[in-house]
Amino acid sequence: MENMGDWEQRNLIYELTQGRELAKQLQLHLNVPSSSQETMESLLQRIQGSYEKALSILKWNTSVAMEVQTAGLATRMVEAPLSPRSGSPRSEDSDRDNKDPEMKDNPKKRRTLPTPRWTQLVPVTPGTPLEVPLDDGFTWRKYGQKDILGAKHPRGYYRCAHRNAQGCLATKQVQRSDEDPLIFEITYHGSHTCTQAVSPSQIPPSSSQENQNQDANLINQQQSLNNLPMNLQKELRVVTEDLDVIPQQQAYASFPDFPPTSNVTTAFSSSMMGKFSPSFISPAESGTNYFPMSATGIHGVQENLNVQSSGPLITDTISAATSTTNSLTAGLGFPFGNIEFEDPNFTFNDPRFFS
DNA sequence: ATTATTTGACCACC
DNA sequence: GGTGGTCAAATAAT
Repeated sequence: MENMGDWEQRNLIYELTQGRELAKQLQLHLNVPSSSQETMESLLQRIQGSYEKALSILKWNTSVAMEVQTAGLATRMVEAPLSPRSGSPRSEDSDRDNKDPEMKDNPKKRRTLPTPRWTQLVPVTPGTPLEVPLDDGFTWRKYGQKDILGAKHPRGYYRCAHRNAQGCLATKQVQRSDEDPLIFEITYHGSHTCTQAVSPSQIPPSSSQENQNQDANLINQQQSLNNLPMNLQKELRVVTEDLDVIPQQQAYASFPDFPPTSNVTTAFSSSMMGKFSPSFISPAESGTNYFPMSATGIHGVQENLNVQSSGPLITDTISAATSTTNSLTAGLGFPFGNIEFEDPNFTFNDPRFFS
């Protein structure tokens, strides 16, 4: 839509800049004998990811919709297909609340991007322990569940656990796929503005052992996440194929379908952050990404993604996240931090937005 | 006691 | 009136 908007442009610049910075890091590692192969490969992948994303942005701007150029499951644009609107932000709420009366009267003002919205299909991989839900690095709180017409499974509604404390308006909806019960469609609305949205790289060194582990998790997570959409597509099929074996209960004990819920529920989810998604998908639209993930690790993609450590680490991360661990940050490379708020991530509850 | 989840009710939109 | 999204009281978990 329209030409390269400010947001896209900044995103593009960010990606390119990041690619450059990562390349520098890689160079440094090359000079350090002790650097692990793994680390360098990760860097390399991130670099590639940045360029991929940059290209995606460019492609997006040249062709209207970003179509999936990658084989198989792709990252595909879906014209805001999901729930067109929402109900009611009667109170403070909500991400997409563009229904400010003023908005209606002045559709003009609305030319700005709607709340970022994108969907990920998150398969579950085998061997997932019962109460180890997926974690996307954010802490979520479930606030509702609804049976959806035509859907076999109910849809769960989650909001950022920091909504009250930090006014973070990010929400997500989780729904088990009809066709493949082992796939969850996770739709994110809005971007995190809470501290968890901070990119791992911005996290100050942590002191505790625990935190260090988490940092490691995050880094790995970030790395994998940054690359996932682009690099993973091919692998996904493999991953999904493996899925049919596992009892779903094991995958998501906390999912709506499974009453025996644990407090872990909120943490369940996919692995892609909202922040970063817009990098390859216009935030103005919604997109769908297919994402393999499992609580025990993304076995299916490990080798290819070079995120081996994600397995165990993610598990740790999850347990941490489950119990309201705030130290988890997973901004996953969201580009512009606060700057972003001006644009796509920006939610519509900021007065500045309408004036 | 505190915090998170469940679930029916409520609301806005179509 | 039907539907999807959210609220909030009740309940469960820790």
